[in-house]
Amino acid sequence: MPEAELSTLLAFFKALANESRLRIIGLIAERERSGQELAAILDLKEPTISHHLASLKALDLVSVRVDGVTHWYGLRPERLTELNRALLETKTAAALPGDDTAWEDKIIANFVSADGTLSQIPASRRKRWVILKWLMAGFALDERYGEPQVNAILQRRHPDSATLRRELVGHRMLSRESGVYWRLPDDQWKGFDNR
Amino acid sequence: MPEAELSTLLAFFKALANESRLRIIGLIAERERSGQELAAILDLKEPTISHHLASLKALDLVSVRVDGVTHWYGLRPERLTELNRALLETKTAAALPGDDTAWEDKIIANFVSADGTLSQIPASRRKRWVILKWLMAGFALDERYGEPQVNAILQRRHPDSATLRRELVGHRMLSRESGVYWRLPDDQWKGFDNR
DNA sequence: AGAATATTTCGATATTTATCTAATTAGATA
DNA sequence: TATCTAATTAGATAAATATCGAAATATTCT
Repeated sequence: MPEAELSTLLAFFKALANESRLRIIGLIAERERSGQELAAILDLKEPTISHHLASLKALDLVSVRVDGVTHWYGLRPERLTELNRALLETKTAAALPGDDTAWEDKIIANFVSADGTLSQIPASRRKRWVILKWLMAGFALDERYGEPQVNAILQRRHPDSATLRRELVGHRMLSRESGVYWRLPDDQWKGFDNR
Repeated sequence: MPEAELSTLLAFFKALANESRLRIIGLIAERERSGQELAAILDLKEPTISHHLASLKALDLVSVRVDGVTHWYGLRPERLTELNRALLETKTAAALPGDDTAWEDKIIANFVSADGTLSQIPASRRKRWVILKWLMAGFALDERYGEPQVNAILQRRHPDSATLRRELVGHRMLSRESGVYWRLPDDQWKGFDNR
């Protein structure tokens, strides 16, 4: 859901999420009504009606026709049509691309201290997966590493390099053959289903 | 707007009138999400997410798939379709018939005391019109009244029968010819535009 | 000009509700 | 069985808002 539309939708829903305002809409949809009339029918005081009408007017949901000292309020049904359209769009194309990284950033922020070391290795599978992905930044593509090199790189982040190394291999981020390690292509694990 | 649908619509709007819930909907519309994930992305604690999901679940807006200890929440877009439909109906056929009398009853209750007399004659045109209509209940159709009779009937309601009598004639509810009064047909004034 | 009427604005209050922490439940794993 | 993780429930607090009375504004009527 595009950011711009979220606040618009939210404003609409907030305006409609009130019984008094919903009833007002029903009444002025039927025909024009005065504030007095609405107050009497809904059993509310005039200032309250005025307050509600102000919210609805802010969204252009009502029209006002002034006749002498009386204001006649009517519904702008076309505004509801627009709301319908926006709602439909939300439903069909509700994609909010790119926001996934926010979650991962959050995890990383939670587990990585200010000095760049891991405060702990996440126990939860999904969180651990995020951290392992983050650790892979220390390894270049098309580079060969000996086990001592791998341990050195990982120890910059956490003393238990052996566990991390095993995890990376287990998640098919690093590969190993006869004592030599190398980074596997991103597409094997970057977008991997973390469930 | 039919009474039954009002509460349903209201419940929907209330559920959607919150930024966190709206964002949750956007996220689970994209793909299934766990509570942990939602909490991290939205920067909210898990109980808060749980609270919001409960509101959405109450309206059948979300599906839950349990996998081990993790719950995966998804959107039921068909529920939004139904909301769309309801909204559309509200817009097109927003008629709420019969509720007008509520307003008039209110006016009458305000001006008529427990003993059936008028506490005062409304100064506002529209309210006065309501009271005059109410006064006409004292006059039969196809009956002729002399001025003393008219005054007697009106004095049951208010001492100033002369004013009331003149008003009734002025509003074409009563007619008068050479000292004789009679009730005019309802359709001349019952639904008369009271503006 | 002065009185009456409908509406709006202002300030106060009470209700609703979003959010949190702490505690509980339930499944998975060791 | 004991521990861990994810989710929920319960209770408390803080923020948002629905409503009201009083006062201000604008317009009509006398």
